Amino acid sequence: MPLFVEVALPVPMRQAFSYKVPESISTLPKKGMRVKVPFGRQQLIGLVTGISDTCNLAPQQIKSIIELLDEKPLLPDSLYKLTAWAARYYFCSLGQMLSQAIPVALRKGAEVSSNTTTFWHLTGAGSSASLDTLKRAPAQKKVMEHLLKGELTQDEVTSLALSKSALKALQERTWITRDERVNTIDLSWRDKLELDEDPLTLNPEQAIAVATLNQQAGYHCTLLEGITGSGKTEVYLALLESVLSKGRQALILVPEIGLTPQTISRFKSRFKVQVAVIHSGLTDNQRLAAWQQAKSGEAAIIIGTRSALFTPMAFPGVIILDEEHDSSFKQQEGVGYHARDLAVMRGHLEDIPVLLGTATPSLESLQNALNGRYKHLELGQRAGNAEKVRQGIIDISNQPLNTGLSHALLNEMRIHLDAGNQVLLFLNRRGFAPALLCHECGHLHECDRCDAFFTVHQSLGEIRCHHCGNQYAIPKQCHNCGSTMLMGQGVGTEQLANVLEKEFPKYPVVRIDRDTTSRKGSLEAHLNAIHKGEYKILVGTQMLAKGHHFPDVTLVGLLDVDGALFSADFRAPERFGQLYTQVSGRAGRARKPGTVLMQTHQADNPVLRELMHKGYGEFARGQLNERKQALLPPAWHMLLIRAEAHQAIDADNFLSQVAELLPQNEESEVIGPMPAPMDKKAGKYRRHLIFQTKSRNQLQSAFEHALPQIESLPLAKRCRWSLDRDPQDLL
DNA sequence: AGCACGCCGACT
DNA sequence: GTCGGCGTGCTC
Repeated sequence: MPLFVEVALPVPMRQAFSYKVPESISTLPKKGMRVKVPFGRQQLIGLVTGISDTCNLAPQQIKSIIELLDEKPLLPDSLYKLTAWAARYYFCSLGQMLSQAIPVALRKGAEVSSNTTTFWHLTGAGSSASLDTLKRAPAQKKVMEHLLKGELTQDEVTSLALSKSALKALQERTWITRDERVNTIDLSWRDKLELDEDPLTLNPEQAIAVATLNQQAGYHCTLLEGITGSGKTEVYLALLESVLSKGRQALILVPEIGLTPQTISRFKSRFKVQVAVIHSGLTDNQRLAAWQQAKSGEAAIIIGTRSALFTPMAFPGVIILDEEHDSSFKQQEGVGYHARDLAVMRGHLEDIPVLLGTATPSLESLQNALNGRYKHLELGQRAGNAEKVRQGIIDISNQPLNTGLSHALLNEMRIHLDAGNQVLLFLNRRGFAPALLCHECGHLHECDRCDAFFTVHQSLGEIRCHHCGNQYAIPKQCHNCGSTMLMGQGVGTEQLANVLEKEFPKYPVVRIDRDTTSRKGSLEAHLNAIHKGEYKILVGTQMLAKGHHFPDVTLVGLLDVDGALFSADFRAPERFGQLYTQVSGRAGRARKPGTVLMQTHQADNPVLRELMHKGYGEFARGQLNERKQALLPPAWHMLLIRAEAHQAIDADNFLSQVAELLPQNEESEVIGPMPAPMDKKAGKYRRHLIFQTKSRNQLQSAFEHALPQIESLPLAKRCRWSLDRDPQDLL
């Protein structure tokens, strides 16, 4: 009887491919095993997703599997289910999703650990041999010297850069030999958990949080909302202690920027267990090794960034996601999955608790906490007695500005700099689509069809509403006061840094943004220089705020508050609130209280006042209400369809045809097509279409229905297009 | 996504 | 005369 398998391949086509299983393959293929298959003119490694004894393709179209690479399925069933769910949710192929979930080394066909290690050691002849005979063979001598001290593993041999030919020569002399030993997996931590340091005493709030968490069994998701300095990590550690002592593993996910040696050592130094750290600096093989330690259960704690979400665990116990609001948990390229959302789904599938921690919850998680889907724990006490920061608003309406800097801010900077402190200035990301704002009276130009702000498209010479697509030419005068001083263009970090160097020639300026830190390690180098006081003025984007503490910074200036609060990006106010809260929680230290100043044209803006006086919690609840009013996520569900073409008209027409295929009614709306806020890039025109529905299921079923038709549109081939479910930003 | 085929511009 | 640009089409 012929046997066929369905294979998911790492190609962006949303289909599985069928292959014959030849007689020569004796093992029965199973779901989740890797196979090497011919695909066009290439050979690819894919995963078996199904087995059947029939196939409805014409026989001559079906090729045979070349090789079966595994004896057992690669992933536990729960992760297999997770990727299948995610592929459906994010409208990508199973193969694409699976290739996110599997270490690169395995995707390239590496052996799943033979579970053996190669050791090199001396033979009897070798240990009694005289090294004098190796005078003319220094490489061999070096090998012998190392091995005289004791045996070495293959990994050690490689890292010592010992010569392969020398090893071979010595092997032929029968002075050395190697053998393979089956790794004994050390799972002793499961029987008896040992601590390396004593836990800190928990304050009452922490103790209550830990007790609540420890009562949970099975799946449960908790939002731990703890202000900066309230000791979330100590709660994580206490939870880890109870999970590990039950012989269960913990997966800890942190933002990209948060995986610092300090964070890791915090978790490493508490328990006498193996910790697998999965970070971007690992080679493919090191990453695979960490993956296997987690899979075998040898590593009790697994810490990593977004992609570590898919690390298998032999004894899953808990998933902790720190700084859950951080946008680096959402993948921006390729399949745009959100590690936070998938972590919750994984917790569900593995029936283990999930803990989301942050000082500034995302509106998504806040909504889930408020409506009872998640348990909500709050830590409001500061562990130490840090001084409260001074906060202030600088009204810049009708004030002379030098590259976005007001006199008031410049004066304040001078005071702090002359006192020997550092000053930190924040700007929004470059290319941010700004609102049209009158510099004289602070009037914001709002769409006459809805209440959203117009966004300025300098290159198109128009203002546009990203809510309804309404558009006009950029007005010459303010609609409120008639002033011609309309602001539409933000200031870049580079420009600002240049001006500051002229303004404060005595104080060195450093700029931290995507451009200056793109090289690996350059962010760390810059941060070190800042800590040593080599720079006095720090100019940067959001990036600078994440998880870094600058004790000598006593003044933080937020320059473009309006650009953040009144942006086409519906998440911009939320992000601003998070940024503001992070910097206010960190500026200065006990002896040097910090000051946070915001420049705005809208000094009386209630949202800003609320954030300042009542804090992030209230602000976020207010934002959540606004999102509900505006039918935006997380209240409604959003799918962004991006299209890019050489001719703008192609992208527009394509998206118009897509719009036709989507339902439009009270519970499902289509916005666009319209130019992307950054509408022209590298000679290509970028257009957006937004599909929104009241419920998750509506979006799923409507788009699943439309997708095959979209794919068969002739224009679909003429432009590059991609789907982004739950988009993080609309840029 | 790759990788080939295929049809037009500046080069040994 | 070719080398090579990237547009279009296909992959069980």
